[in-house]
This record gives sequence, structure tokens and C-alpha cells, in this order.
Amino acid sequence: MSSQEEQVQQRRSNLDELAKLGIEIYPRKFERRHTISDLVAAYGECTHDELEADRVETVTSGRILAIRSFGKANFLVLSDGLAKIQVYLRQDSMPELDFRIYKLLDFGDWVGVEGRLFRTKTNEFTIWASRVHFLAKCLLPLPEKWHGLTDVEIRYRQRYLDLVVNPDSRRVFEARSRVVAAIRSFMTGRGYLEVETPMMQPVAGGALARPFVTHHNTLDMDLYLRIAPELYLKRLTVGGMEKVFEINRNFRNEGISTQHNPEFTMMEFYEAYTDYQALMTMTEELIATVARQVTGGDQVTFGDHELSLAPPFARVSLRDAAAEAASRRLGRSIDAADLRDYLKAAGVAQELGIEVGAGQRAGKTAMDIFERLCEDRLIQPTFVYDFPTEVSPLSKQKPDDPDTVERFELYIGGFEVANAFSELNDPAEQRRRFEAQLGNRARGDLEAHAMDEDYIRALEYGLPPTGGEGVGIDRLVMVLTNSASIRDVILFPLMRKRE
RNA sequence: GGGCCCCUAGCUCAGUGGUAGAGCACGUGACUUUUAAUCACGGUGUCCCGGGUUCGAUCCCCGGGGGGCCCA
Repeated sequence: MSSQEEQVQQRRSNLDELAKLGIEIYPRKFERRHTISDLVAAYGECTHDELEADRVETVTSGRILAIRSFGKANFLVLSDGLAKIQVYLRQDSMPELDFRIYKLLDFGDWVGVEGRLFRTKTNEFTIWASRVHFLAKCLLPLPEKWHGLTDVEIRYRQRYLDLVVNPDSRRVFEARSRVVAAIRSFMTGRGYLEVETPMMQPVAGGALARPFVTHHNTLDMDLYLRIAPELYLKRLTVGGMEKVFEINRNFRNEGISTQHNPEFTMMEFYEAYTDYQALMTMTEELIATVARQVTGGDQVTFGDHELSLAPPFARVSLRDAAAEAASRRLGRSIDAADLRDYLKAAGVAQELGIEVGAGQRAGKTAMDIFERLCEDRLIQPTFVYDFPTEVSPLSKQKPDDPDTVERFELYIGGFEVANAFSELNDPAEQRRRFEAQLGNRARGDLEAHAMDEDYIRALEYGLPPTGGEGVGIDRLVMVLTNSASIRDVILFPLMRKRE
């Protein structure tokens, strides 16, 4: 018999013995007076004498993370996932039944404890138990207490085990929850209305990405899991909802990496009567506010770097950033204007070893150069602005430069955290952009944008001047929790099927 | 999609072409303030899967699976 089978059998046997004691082995509720975290926060600093004077009685509960038995003196360590507390149990301090229950407990079981707070000879903050209540059995052996669980595969596949033994993991997800709450509070505090738009869409639009396809049986209709809420949110702006935001999942049928999970969370918002310049300022305030609320400050450690999230953030135009990086790499002067020329841009790309597709225009090439040379060097928060029109089918052109749109992306830690632009609201121009995308699609670009006639019709009813932005929540959480992989900030990241 | 690395007990990890190891966990016993409790004794197993080489493969070779990192 394997070690695991043996341990499961012993635990089942203990559960059977508990049942024989006449207690409910899967009880329905347990009324606590304090959580373990409450106790540690409220009394954890009290001295021995203070605890003796106050005689604090408590009722609490948690999972058993250690059992130390000395015959007549016994200790449990209980955890509520964030904090731990020690429990002292002795036979002459509790009913006989409770002590028999204690004897049948295993590492990992859920228990409730009643008792009084004190400090042991070794000054350990402890509950002197007067009652023990059995709450649920752990039938399988848990990972080891000292090294914990380090196998990342098991941490992702069986997140519950990770959460039981790695409090740091729990803290990441507590932080994630606070990030979402802080963003929601920031947005609603500025008069934005939270809305929900379709996750299943007949046309997958609002971004350049491949979608997942699904099917509605009754309507016999193919649907796409959304790659972005963008086009629906702007329909709302057409309808007169001037400030809206949505926090929800997007789905993109693409590769998996430390920065990409097929489903990820975005906060996307739209505001009438504003443009991308104003959004840069607002974005700085949003990031700094969230950082301060979640971490207590605007300076964070990320890998080997100390990041300052205090406004203002650096700003550089995309073509300047690409030209500067290309000049440095190639050891000769390349001007941003060179990257507007299809032949010169292609030449630079080829020198850099970047593949240029047949008939690829200068804007796409400039974007490729930027992505290859610049992205992962943008560690401190940096706005990269003024993107080529052809890679931005939903953005408004600059008044004096039709090849360039009023768009920026925010980079932190070497990856894109936000993407924003002045929204294109000219329906005729939008149709031309979609048609150009259809041309790309015909040439094999699977990420090219689809035609959305209803969206164009909405624009024909009139979209006011509008600025819009998407903020990647997972990546922001990575930055704020010093997590190297997006999988460390997603509770259940997508994994290959096992077996 | 390409390159490199990993997969051995429930967990964390050693290890070897010749009967598979440690610590924790688990079992029995001792112990009335311990805390990675300690001490004594005890059993851990599809060495990821399949095929090949070999007298013999967990180890070498080939293929596959899962995971990680880097690149595209």
C-alpha cells in the first residue's frame, strides 16, 4: 500500500471513530466569535500579564496545520489562510468527549475551538482550549509544513492546496481583490457608471486578435467569446451614457506566456467630450491611487527593479522610441521620419532581422520595430503615444497627420498595461478602416478586425468626441504584487488537460 | 512554432547500468507550556508513459505526455 493510500485509510478510520462518538461528522454551521486573523490583530501584541488580566474568551475556527502532542499537553496550530494561532489542549481542561475528539484529529482537519487567550512559558500567543468542535475531515495528506508546495504545476492545477500552505499566494489574491475594489471606487467616484456588455458576440470586434467560437443551439448561431467590450461600450456612448466602465473577462485565442492567459480581465472605460491627452493624466492618477490603496505607497519592487508609480509618467512617441532604439542597435542615426517611409522602414527592419511581410506598410513596420526593440525595456511607467493609423482601426487620426492616430499605450515593468485613444467617430472613415482590415484578412492576417455594420450604423447616429481606454487588471496586479507570471495572479490559469 | 531544462514516496529533494534513499508527513511507544518539539522503533514507490539497446534500464537511445524558462 502506498504512503498516500495508507494515510487516507487512517484518516477514514479516524472519521469512522468520530462518528462512533455520536457527533455530527459533517456539521452544518459553526458560530465564531473571532476569526484567527481578528484574534492576532486584536490581541496578538498583548503581553502575558495583559492577557491574564483581561481573560479574553474566544470561539474561533480554522484548519489544523500542525499537531504537537506531549501526552497530557497538546498543541494545535490553526490557520484561517492568512494568520495562524496556537491552541493548547489538556485533558483536564475540557469535557472527556472533546478530548476524545482531539485524539482523532489529523493534520488538515477543520476544527472549532473555544477557550481563553494566554501566553505560554515560551511567550507564544495561544488559546487555552475548553472545548473542541469537529468541523470537517481532511482525508488526503497535505503538502509538507516546512517547504510547503513549490511545484508550480500543482500550485496552478490544485490552487486550493497552494492556498492552504502558501499564505503569500493568498495575499496575492487578497491584493487582487483590493485592486479591483480600488479601481471600481476610483471610477464610480468620478461619476462613471458600471455596465455589463455581451461576452458572447456575433461579431468579435474591438481589438486585433483571434476569437474563440461557440454556438447557440436554439438560435443555431455561431457566437464569439468577446475579445474586447469596446464596440458595445461606445454604442452606449452613442446612446448618451457619457461615462461608462466595465470590469470583466476578455478571451483571445492565442499563445500562453508569462504575460498572456487566454482569458484575462480588463477594465475598459469611455468618456464623452475627452481625448487621449486627458486620459494620460487620468491614467497616472488611477495607477498611483490604486497602488497607494493596495500597497500603501507608490513605490513598488518588481523583480530587480524599483518602480515609481508616482505621476507624472515618462512620455515618448512610438516612432521616436522605435527610431531611437534602432539607431542605438544599428549604430547609425535613424530618424523617426524614416519610419514613415515604406522602403526606408522595411530596410531598417531587415537590418534588425525583423521579418517584413509582402506589401507591409510603414506603420506596421514601425510597430514591429517598437515591439521588438522597445517594449521590454520600458520598465518605469511610460506612455508611448501616437501610433500608426493602420494598426489602430478604431482610433481617431491626428488633425495634421492622417498616418498617425491619437492613441497611447502605458508600459510598466516591460509590458503593456493600458491602451487608450481618442475614438474614431467618423462613420465613413470607420468603414474605410474596416475595409482595410478586411484586406489584411484576405491576405491571411487572422487577427485583422472584422466588419461590424451595426457599429457603423451606431456611429452614423453620432458618437460625441470620446476618449476610451482599457487597463489590463492581471498585469497591473502583477506589478503591484511583484509577480513574474500572469499565472501567479489568476486563481485558475488555463492548463493543458491531464491524462 | 523553435531552443534549453525538469518529472523519483503525500510534500521537498538526493541518487545509481546490478534488490531505490533522506527530511518532513504517516504508524507504535515515552513525555503536563511545546513550536521545523525531541527520542526510540516501523512501512512507504507504476523512479511520467511507450518502445529500443543490454544478461540486466529509474539511469543510455528514440518517441510521446505534462510543466517551467527563453525566443518567435
